[in-house]
Amino acid sequence: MDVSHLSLLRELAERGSITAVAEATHRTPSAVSQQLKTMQRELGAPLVERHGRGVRLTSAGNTLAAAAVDVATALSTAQAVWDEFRGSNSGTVDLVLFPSAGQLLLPRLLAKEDLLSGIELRCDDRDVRTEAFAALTADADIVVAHHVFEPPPWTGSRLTAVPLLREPLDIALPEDHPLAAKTTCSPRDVRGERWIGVPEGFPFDHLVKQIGDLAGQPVTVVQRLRDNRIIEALVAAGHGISVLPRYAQAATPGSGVVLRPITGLKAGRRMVALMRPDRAERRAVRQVLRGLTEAAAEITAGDSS
Amino acid sequence: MDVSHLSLLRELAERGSITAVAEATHRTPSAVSQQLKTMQRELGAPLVERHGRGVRLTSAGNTLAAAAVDVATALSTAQAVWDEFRGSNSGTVDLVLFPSAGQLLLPRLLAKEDLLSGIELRCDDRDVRTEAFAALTADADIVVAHHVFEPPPWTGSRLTAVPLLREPLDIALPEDHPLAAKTTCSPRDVRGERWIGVPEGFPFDHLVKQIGDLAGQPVTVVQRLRDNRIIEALVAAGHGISVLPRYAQAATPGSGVVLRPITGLKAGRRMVALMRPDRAERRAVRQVLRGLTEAAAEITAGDSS
DNA sequence: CAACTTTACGACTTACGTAAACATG
DNA sequence: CATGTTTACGTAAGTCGTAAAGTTG
Repeated sequence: MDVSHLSLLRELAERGSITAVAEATHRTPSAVSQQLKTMQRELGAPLVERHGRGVRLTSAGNTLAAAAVDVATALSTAQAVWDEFRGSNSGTVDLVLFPSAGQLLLPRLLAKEDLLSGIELRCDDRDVRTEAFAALTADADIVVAHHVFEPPPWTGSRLTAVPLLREPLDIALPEDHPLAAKTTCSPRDVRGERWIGVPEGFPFDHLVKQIGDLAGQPVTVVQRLRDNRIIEALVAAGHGISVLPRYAQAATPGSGVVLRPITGLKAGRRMVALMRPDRAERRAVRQVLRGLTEAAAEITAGDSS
Repeated sequence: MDVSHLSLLRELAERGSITAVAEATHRTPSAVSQQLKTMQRELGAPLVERHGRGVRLTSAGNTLAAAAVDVATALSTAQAVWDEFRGSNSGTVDLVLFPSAGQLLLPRLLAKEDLLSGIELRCDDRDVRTEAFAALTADADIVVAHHVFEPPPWTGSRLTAVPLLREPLDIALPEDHPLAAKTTCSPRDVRGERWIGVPEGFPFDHLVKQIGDLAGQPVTVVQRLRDNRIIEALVAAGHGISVLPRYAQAATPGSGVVLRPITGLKAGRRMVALMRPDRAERRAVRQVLRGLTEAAAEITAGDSS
């Protein structure tokens, strides 16, 4: 039972093709194919089978791939024990965040220089549908994801998930909007409004629909955009109202947009750090993760809505 | 972090010398020494240091060696998952028992041919001091050990210990001894008797001392022997009385020896299967272990003293 | 000097890349 | 025919054993 073979099988299970595994491991498809072959010869049973133009794992292969995760995790723990012993951080950490998490968390994270000393932190921002976050863990060490509804789609996917914070979602209005005079907004208040939404499947999308359901009338979404800055500009210009996260929005005063808490439903999103279990064991990853949780705590400190 | 290096370090931690590791892994000391060197070069810190004629682990080495156990265990689990999937047993199982455990358990174990099919079971019997059982796990897959007092000396040694059975220890008397007329024996009853004991440190030794303590008079041990058959013969011939395990002795009727339960103290020994945690994961090992627990259950069935 | 470890060096094994052939929608 | 996988073959790296040289009680 060879470890490099096991990790190969695991990568294949997660990435689905030999070519993808080869790219991820900086090798040629030829090398991967050969190793798979010797592995099957040693084990005495087929692990992959051809399927269309590519391959897929047999049930035997999937079974072994699951066990391979535990081996990789134990190995990562050993490395972490070693790094802990030496007090040194090993290598780089790839961190992926969705944009407003980056806006909120990154400045505070990067300020913790003592935590990050010796770590090369490579950040990337990605705005994807909720169910697409899990796949990002294949290449990134930490993926900061968010979800509005329970359970999040990565439950049961054998990923390590560390909760960071819950952020209230408010109704965003132009500051001259009649409703801006009120302190809160109910779904009924916003009946008939034109909405600036997000693409289907993005976290806030279903929440806007739910507001329509509670008001007894489907919402009218006139635009669908990802970037909150654009949404904010459209709302300020009176093209519609929207749902925006409270903390991220509070960071941009003078925008011409005001936020009003939604009554009648629990509107909030949760930010979570997602990791492959073996990567979660790395000392450097744990350091960055700790920085993220501390940053999150700083944001929620003094807010309790 | 290379797995073969980790397992090497672990072996060194458990066996104490490069030569011993080389023998256990069927290599030359040269090869082991070279691998240790490259390992330290890769990790960037010394793991072993010279100590007298041999070597010993640094604290860094010991730390890593502990983590290596978990890696080995995860790997064994993966192998077990695979064997389970294929329904086949992989390779051989080395089983070491102390003599009366062999006498009691082995016939019943070997009768379970369905459990053992495909497994090459190599048995060995060893009669050692209680604290020496743990060391036998370095070479055997399963070590059936026994102990009279709590806690057993292998607690805290990171070994997997599976309890098998508790066997009462009785006073062994010649059948024509005056005390044989009674149904039980108290420590006071046997005051002044001559004893056939076991070598110092062997499981029953301390128990005999304790009987003397309770009677208020040190016991006189006239002979110290390991083999219960010899002790039995000496007791039958009137050279003294002794302590013998009930189930093992019940298997040899017509010996001229009778057993009487001891009153006034809990006299019993516990048989335990000891294993390195990684070996305990192997499917074949688990099969044999299951056979042992079943055999033990058969022995205690219908006895409740 | 005996027990143990380390170094130098050559033989063997093995994983990889290149390049070409092989499948398949 | 584009995408993805496999095979043939030469190369480079690494592990091991032999033999000899260090170390230490």
